[in-house]
Amino acid sequence: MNIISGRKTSTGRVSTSRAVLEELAQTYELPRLIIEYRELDKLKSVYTDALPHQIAADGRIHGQLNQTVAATGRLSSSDPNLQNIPIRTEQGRRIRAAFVAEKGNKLISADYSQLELRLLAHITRDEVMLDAFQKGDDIHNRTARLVFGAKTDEELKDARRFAKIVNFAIAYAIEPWGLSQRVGISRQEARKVIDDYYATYKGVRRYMDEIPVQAREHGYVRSLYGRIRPLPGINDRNANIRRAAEREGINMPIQGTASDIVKIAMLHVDEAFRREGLDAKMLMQVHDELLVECPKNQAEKVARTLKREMESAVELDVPLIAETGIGDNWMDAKKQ
DNA sequence: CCTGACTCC
DNA sequence: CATGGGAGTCAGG
Repeated sequence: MNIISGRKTSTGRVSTSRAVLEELAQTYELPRLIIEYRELDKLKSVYTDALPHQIAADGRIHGQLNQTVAATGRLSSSDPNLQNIPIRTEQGRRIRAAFVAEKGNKLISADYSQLELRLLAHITRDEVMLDAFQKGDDIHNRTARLVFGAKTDEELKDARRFAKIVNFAIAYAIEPWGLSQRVGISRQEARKVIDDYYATYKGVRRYMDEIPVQAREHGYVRSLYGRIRPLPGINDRNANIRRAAEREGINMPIQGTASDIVKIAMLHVDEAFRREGLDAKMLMQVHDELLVECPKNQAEKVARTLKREMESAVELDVPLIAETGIGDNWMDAKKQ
């Protein structure tokens, strides 16, 4: 029996990636233990060991937010990176809970609900997706019904998880191989899922076809508010480089417009805090989330201001929704 | 200094 | 031949 997966890294070595170990874990015990060890090792080295050394004399961590790093217009965060604080696992969440408000203060987290999928609907003008968001429907349930034919509540519950992955993946031009890897189905099944998806969301398919054409013509793509991303590889003689540039071109208007909107919202939020005499400070931006600190007695009002300014930052063919939470630490501020 | 792995959106 | 996009940090070589 072949114990070692045949998959190789770019340097020709045997891969021990999470995906490979997951597959081996179905047959052997050791790979599962290695996965668990790596998870804890990562949390310890990157966060538990390193972050305390970054605390300044005022008891706070003052990282950098970089404006000219990401090609799409997103901010990036470094020294330390505060945009990748754990949240997915229980032990990870304990690290996030270590970010606390000053005594007498609260943390308010506000994040856009499905910002990029809403922008996919707006930018592609896909009628079915626009209709879902305009009616306030759950987009993943709609995909579960229309693409996977889920009817009963039971079917819907199962199909929604799958639909959610598919909504995000196909929106950025994943290929059958990638989808099959991601959700553990065959390439043939993945191909059918993608075909069915495009048959439902015809506007999305049209966008996927049109973007590469205009990218080849101009050599760049733009976000809704004019941010330009050059795509030097779009006419390369190497097809792999060309296809990579096409996917970057498909993704940029979505991700780039999201980053435009969050930046506009940040300006409006700052102005509103001033106007309303609120003693609130923006601490962090995490792509679709703003983290704010303010005195306890202003927290409810700050949360309402955040929500209002984020939702009205721009006017689109779909509503923008922001959800807020208040807590003594970053974890609790997000949970509510 | 690069690679692979892992964290986040 | 490679196979959704965007980042930063770490250990190990």
